[in-house]
Amino acid sequence: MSAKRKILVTSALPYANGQLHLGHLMEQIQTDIWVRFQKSMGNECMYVCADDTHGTAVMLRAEKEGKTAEAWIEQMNADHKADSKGFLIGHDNYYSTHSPENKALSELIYSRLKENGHIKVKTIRQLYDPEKEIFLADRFVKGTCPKCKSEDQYGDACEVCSATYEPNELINPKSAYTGATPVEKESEHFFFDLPQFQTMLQEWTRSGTLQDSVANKLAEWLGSGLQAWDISRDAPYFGFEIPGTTGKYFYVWLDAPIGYMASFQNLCDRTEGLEFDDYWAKDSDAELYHFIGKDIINFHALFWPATLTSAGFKTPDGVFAHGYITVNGEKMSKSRGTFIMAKTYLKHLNPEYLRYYYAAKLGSGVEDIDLNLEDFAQRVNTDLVNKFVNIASRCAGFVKKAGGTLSENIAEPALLNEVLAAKESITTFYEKREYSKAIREIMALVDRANEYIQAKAPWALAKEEGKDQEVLDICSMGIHLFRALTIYLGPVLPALNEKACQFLNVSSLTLVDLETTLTGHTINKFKPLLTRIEMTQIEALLAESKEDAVREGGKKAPEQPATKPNKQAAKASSKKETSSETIEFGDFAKVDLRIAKVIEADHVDGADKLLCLQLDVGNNETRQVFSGIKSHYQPEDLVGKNVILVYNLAPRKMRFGLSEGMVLAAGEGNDLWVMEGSADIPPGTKIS
RNA sequence: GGCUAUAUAGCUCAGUCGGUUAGAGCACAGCAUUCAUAAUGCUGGGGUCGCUGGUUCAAGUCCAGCUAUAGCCA
Repeated sequence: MSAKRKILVTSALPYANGQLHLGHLMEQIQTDIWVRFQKSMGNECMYVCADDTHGTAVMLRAEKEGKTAEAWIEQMNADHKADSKGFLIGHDNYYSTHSPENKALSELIYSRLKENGHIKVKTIRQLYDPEKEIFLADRFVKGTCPKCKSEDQYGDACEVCSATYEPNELINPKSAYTGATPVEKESEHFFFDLPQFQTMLQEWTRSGTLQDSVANKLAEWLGSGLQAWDISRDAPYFGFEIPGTTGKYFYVWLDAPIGYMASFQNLCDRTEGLEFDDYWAKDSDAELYHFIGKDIINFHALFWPATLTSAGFKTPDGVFAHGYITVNGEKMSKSRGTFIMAKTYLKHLNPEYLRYYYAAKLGSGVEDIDLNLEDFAQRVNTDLVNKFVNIASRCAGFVKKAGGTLSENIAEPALLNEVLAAKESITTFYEKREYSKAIREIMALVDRANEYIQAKAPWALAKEEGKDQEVLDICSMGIHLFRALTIYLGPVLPALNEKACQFLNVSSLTLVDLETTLTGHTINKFKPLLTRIEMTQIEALLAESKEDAVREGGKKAPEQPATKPNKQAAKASSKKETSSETIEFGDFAKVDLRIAKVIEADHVDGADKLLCLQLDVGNNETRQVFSGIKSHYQPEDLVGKNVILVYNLAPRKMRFGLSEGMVLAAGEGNDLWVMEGSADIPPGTKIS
């Protein structure tokens, strides 16, 4: 393995209809650590990525924002790039699937599939929205479930009884765009003839390219027989038109993975000596790896290798799937503030904290990993600041006093050798993507270093006559250990690695540099390399994420599926309800509930929890209400919204003024939502 | 509904081919120390290994069923 390997690595292309969040970042960080590790080992390793820009969702999102699709994806691209950079992701190229290179490659690949007899044409019947003149994907048809009669279900499956069906089986189907009743319409579609690759895929999926559990999963489809893959969509569609057709476009999932090639092509075109064919030719000896989420395995482990095979390119040497991220043990939640955007995180915390924490938990498997925020703060502070950086911090002062030059002696060769000998297993762990095991081993060595310094107690020797050399020897030893450990952590903590270069007065700290030791080397003044996380920073991050969610909430994309969390919520609330006493209708009728429009909202001087709302309640009447929602809403979040008011609640005199009614909200404690009425209901309308 | 994972200390996770008394880090408690960003070192308490049954001389580990969680069903 002494020869330089040539490696091309990708992470999944973020979709251009939203901002990057901590989930995207986990994948990019996982990939980046692996790439930086390869580079540190001296291999030639390229990391390319891009935005996935095509498809109906992007088209509609742009429309909603009042922009052209091109303008919208350009903005997203800039945002995504900035976020990745903020997390120290070292993309060699970050491109776009809406590029001339991708168009050319998609057309080339399609033409080869066609020549090879792998494209079939079939006429299919599909639901169509006659008002918007667009074919409707399953998710864009809603109606009543044919099995359990639950209303408002998507066209592919019922979320209540989990039945699956075709959209035209729905009772009373409606288009999600316009509410129009869809009609069935015929259309010619192009299919990639996947069944022809049955044998090829059976071998490929078992050839060591996939994790075992992933290969097992795919064996299901392979065993039950593959189906042809629909690769075309009808206009209107944002994408590439299929050559030789009018109004037929490549399905976004056809050109998305080709975007890996396009991004690399673009990099080659402006990099001396980098040749596309060296990496993608069928007989290339370069290695190709894709890091992806477990949700898109079939696109990367079935369609993609089959497509590449037909088109005469090399297939990936590895497709590495990872799990999802949860925060505090639960799915990221907008209302809890745990749906954290990359840019919001960066406003409050150092990216290397997250890189380290992810590394400390990531293995090679597809299990989800949890970001427990308290554990995160403790772990990062203890491991990195208290233990690791501390090694340099506690030795640097003594070295400086002795003149700033490290000793010519190595005080404890056995210990240094032990740390250097760990290179083999640590690099093996990195190579196998067992980062958590690598970190565990590195931290054990960090402990060894602190134990050593503690046992030698140079501060005590420094007070004795004639022990100066011994003190320098011990502390130089500490610096040697620190240097090796910094190198081991380099793929995870690139910015710290750079700062350490400055401190140690060296040009690089890579795994290759581990072959030398800095005896007799002059180092620079030590400056703190990393500060601790304060819980207040995390609280601020959560608070801002909550605001992000409220802001986003107003213009949420229509296709956001409301799935299991809602089911859970429904379960929980029904439990609570059954424990309440029943009331008679007359009791309920006593409560006069009305729609009220918030015309003004203000903070209340001297009140911790209250906001003062001025409400339009119809008939030119205005009511003032104090509401204890300050910790969850900003005044500007509420203005213009229709809320629900208890109109006949007896007015109550408060220290700050008279409160004339009460605004309804759901939840309590940390989770609270003001109940809203649809914006088109006139203020004053009674609710019954 | 079918399938794939996961379930071990308060928290986050290891646990190989079944093999002695189930481990680590964090958190917590006590002691030592004061070079270091209030950092470090030593010692300690803390577990019905999700539940039920089975195979075995022996089960956290293998098998079956169940429960919970996450995901997939193109």
